[in-house]
Amino acid sequence: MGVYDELKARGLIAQTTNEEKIRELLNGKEPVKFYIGFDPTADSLHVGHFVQIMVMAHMQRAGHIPIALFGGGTGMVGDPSGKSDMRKMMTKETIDHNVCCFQKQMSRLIDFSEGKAIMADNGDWLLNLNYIEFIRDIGVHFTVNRMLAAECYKQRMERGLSFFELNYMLMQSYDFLELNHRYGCVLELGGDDQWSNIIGGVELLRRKEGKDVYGMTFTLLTTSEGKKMGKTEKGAVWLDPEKTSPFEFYQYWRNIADADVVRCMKILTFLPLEQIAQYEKMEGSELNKAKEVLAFEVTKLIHGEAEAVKAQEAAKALFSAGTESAHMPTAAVPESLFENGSAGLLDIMHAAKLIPSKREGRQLIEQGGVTVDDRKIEDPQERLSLSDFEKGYIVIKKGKKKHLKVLIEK
RNA sequence: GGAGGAGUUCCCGAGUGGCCAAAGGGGGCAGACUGUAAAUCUGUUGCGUUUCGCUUCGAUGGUCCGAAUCCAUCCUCCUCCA
Repeated sequence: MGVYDELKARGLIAQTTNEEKIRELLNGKEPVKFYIGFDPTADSLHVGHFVQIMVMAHMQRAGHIPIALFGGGTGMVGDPSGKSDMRKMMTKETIDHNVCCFQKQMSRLIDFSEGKAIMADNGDWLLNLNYIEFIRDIGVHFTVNRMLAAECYKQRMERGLSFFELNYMLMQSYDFLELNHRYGCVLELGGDDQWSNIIGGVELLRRKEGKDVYGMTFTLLTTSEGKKMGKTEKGAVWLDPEKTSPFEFYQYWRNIADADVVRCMKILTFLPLEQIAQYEKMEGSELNKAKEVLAFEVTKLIHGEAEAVKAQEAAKALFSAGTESAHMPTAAVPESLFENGSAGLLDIMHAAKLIPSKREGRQLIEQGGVTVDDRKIEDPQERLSLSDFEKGYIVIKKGKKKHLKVLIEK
């Protein structure tokens, strides 16, 4: 199966500028240079970016050459597409730092060795543009009427779209032109929210140079209810293990809704489609198997097999065998918490960052949500003594899913 | 530049002198039910040494026994006109 058909079968493709032509191009033997842009809005990639990276990886495996374009220049402006408010402006230093983090994370899945892939930073050509030249060369090819009609600005038409941000589309279009000149890039990919910006580039190249280039977007990763995926109470699900631990990451996928499992498998793993077809037939509680596979595979891709195994074992131990604690998340509390050999449980939980405030902890206990070493706690005044730590640690459960091994730090 | 309007707890949004730590919804957390799912129901959702105390309603001052609510100044945002 050609890579185009593969992507299509996995349900990744949302829109294309010219389906026939793109299929021919991608399924063919000739390496195609294509690009995807990443704006450095945080110091780690998150699940939303993951889809793009998977596509890059699929394409690379098929012999094509990805250009990962980092938005050192566009990041200075911020993409207004689909946003209801303007983004905070970032400083040059932050952007540089973020770009650096992105590169590291991406290298896990994309082979950036010589000739296999290219990294570029649009700051190289955007930051020193001459305003007059730019609007004469590029600006003439855009009409404001068309731009304003774009779907992605709809929300902003109500709340206000600054001229500053309106320029984003020109900049991204210009990127395509520049990458075409520098590397012979002929295809731009992106999330479906990028459609307007992508067409901008395709049209620019056609108008300005009469070149035929193409654009394609992928489905955004949303839940069956249409909400953006990868959000939790703490914010995004990050790919950086410091920000989202491999265990939490694994659990995120393990707890996914029934309706989303198979789709995520197709999009976020390299499992062959034939194999995924088996899971598609599953129903009811049987789907838990599929969820385990999904969680394991995705964690493996991002954090490596060793971490995935650890996370999986931790999860299994936790939910089936009780308090087996070998792989459990751990926190240490200072010994100074203990006065005359005992300390309040709430203080311990607070120190271990299991609860944001003691007030909340008290409520939690009153509602029966806290367990220490399998003993349900009923009294918010509960105190633990050093002898409770005889085996070296205790296991505190907050609710059913959050388990924490607590040690004493001397 | 002119006229008007708005800023409330994580978000939306009610509250126009004491009964306001502040309605309602969303989201979060916990409990029940389950399959570590979804849906549903219940409780909870500023902080603390918790029948009480402390801090909060854009900012700073002021009036008052008492202010999210009144006054002054400032900051930010929006709408209409130019």
